[in-house]
Amino acid sequence: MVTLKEIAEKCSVSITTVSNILNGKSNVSEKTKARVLSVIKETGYRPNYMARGLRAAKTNSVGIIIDDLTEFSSTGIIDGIMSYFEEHKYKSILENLRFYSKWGTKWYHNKGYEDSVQQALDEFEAIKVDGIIYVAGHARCISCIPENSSTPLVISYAFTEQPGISSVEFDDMKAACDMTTTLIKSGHKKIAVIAGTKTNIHTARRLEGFKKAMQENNLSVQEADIKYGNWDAESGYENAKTLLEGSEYTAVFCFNDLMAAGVYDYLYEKKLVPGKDISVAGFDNRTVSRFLKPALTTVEIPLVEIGRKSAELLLNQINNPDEFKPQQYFVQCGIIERDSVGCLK
Amino acid sequence: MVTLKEIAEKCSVSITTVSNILNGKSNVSEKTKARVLSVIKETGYRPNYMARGLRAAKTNSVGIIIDDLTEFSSTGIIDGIMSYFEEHKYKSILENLRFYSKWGTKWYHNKGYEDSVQQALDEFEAIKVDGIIYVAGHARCISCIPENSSTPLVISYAFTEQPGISSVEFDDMKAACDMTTTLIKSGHKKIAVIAGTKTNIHTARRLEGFKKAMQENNLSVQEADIKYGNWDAESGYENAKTLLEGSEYTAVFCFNDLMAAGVYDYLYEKKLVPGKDISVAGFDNRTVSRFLKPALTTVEIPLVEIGRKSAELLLNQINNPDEFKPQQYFVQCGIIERDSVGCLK
DNA sequence: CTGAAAGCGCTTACAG
DNA sequence: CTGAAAGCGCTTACAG
Repeated sequence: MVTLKEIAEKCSVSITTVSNILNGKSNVSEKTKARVLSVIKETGYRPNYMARGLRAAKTNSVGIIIDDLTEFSSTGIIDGIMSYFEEHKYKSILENLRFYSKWGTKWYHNKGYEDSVQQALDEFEAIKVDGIIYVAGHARCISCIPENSSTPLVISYAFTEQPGISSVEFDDMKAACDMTTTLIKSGHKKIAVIAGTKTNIHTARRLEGFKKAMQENNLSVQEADIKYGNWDAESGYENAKTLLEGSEYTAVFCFNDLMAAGVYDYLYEKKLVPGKDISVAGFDNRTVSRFLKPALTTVEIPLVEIGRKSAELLLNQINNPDEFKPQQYFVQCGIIERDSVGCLK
Repeated sequence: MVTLKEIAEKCSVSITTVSNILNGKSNVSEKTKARVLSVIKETGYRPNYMARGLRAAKTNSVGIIIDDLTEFSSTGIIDGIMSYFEEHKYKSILENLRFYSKWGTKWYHNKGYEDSVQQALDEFEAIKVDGIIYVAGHARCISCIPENSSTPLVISYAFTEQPGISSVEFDDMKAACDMTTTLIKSGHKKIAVIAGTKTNIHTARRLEGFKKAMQENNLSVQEADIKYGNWDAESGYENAKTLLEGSEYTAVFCFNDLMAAGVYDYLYEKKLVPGKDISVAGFDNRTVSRFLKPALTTVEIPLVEIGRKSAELLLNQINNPDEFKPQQYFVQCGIIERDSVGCLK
């Protein structure tokens, strides 16, 4: 690996001068600048980010902490974050906590959780990243960010009640409301919902959106219309069984595509066809939704945009600390209309 | 952030002594060791990996370079790598090259490609990782690893002809042979294949496996039996159209699940049912395969195992450099039999 | 058993 | 315009 010192020797200048040139300081003669730059080019020199971080005030690098890389939402968000920072000449460093892999779905009750987060935070502080993005695996209130940190931090795909921290999420409530309205506009009045787990924040928000749309259209909703699943296909299947057997529902709104796929499984068994005998809507727009037969009408979550917005908020905070005001930002989802919702009119 | 110096002062010892204790050197009295350890605990001190890397010979950290995080194979492999290293008390650092996102599928012809790899390699060398794993986005011959590097490196999901570098891949050939044999055992004799892109190594290997199985069973294969797609559902659909229209084929082997889903699209349109009117087999075992109707019989790629094996090979090389012999390792795939292959007997 | 000193690759006042 | 020196947080001979 070629170092500052080596290229300084090759050019017969001090390493200070080389460093100044590399950092775009204006106090260097054009002549030596040109000479040094050419040597840098021909040797293929690249600065050592970590050494730089040990000393410098600004490193042009950001840290990304992620609950678990294997969550379906993770790669899209990360790609958004990284693309934004790449465009702005920032380097991003990723720390994967592997919470779901290690502890299943109940990890945030686990004792090791806050420790792991703290450790990741410390490491980023050690190399003096200019900012940090915490990418959650699902919406929740994050409360383990140390208050005394001076490094700007934004939370992506979750939120916090701690002051001074921005977050960006997508608008579950509006999305569920829009989807419900779509159903209603197609003539559906008796709509069942297969929600997510009962205490989940996505579940609560989507339920709120569902009820809002129903109410706006003077449609009543009973507690019996709502069943709680656990996000997987099996629970979609089971809930469809208890919910749909001999019922009057003309549509069922599933709070994710996997549970909708489970409903398809049930209907397939009963020789019922989605969109004809009963309409079904999903949420997430996962790959599978396009391949279900008929293709599933669902909600698209703009993951890349969530990532890019998070990066944008962080960069603004880094560059304009004085004007900084924390905000809880919501990006809007789109409805993808495919063939699983039939028109009753 | 609390540093070595601070805890040294708190204990009235030198930072050398603290460092020795932290690194498990045996030349420290039990008494001061106990005292220092308790202070370390109560202050929540954590070593600065980057500063350590600047100076130390061994850092207990490894670097992972990945072509593109958004490839379907990436997260499984990475999770395997990280789980293995976590168990062995190694820290892993991830560098995402974003090649597909940046340059589409033709990126390895791109001028920036080797530069980016070199830069990632340099950065890892700079922080003195003990080893590096290069995770490719698809099988190919990687030839841009500098020969003179002293850092052990293994290639995951691809291979190289450069001497002294181990690689781990999965056995495309055997998997395709097994799947073809499964088809034949169910009584299929006229089998079409929708392969991947023509120059792709996965395509070549799977074709070889297919032909081998056919030959072993005295079944002939014509060039017309094989069509080349480009891995997406649309190309599966288009090829099904030209291949299956009025043909005698009783089964079609698609070289990935997405193309198989495209074949389903075609059959659905023609009111033909997979596994009954015509059998179809896939490859990859992506999420979608389980939700197709009927569920798709396919090949499972053990991604996590590929990751773990890569990590194991690397760790062996790090710990026993003298006994090291590079190897080209292949992990075996499994056949997932579902309902898309009918029995003709 | 303990610690002073040099050094990893860089940046940053500061002096000239 | 240029460079000597101190320092970031650590490890590692080496001397005592």
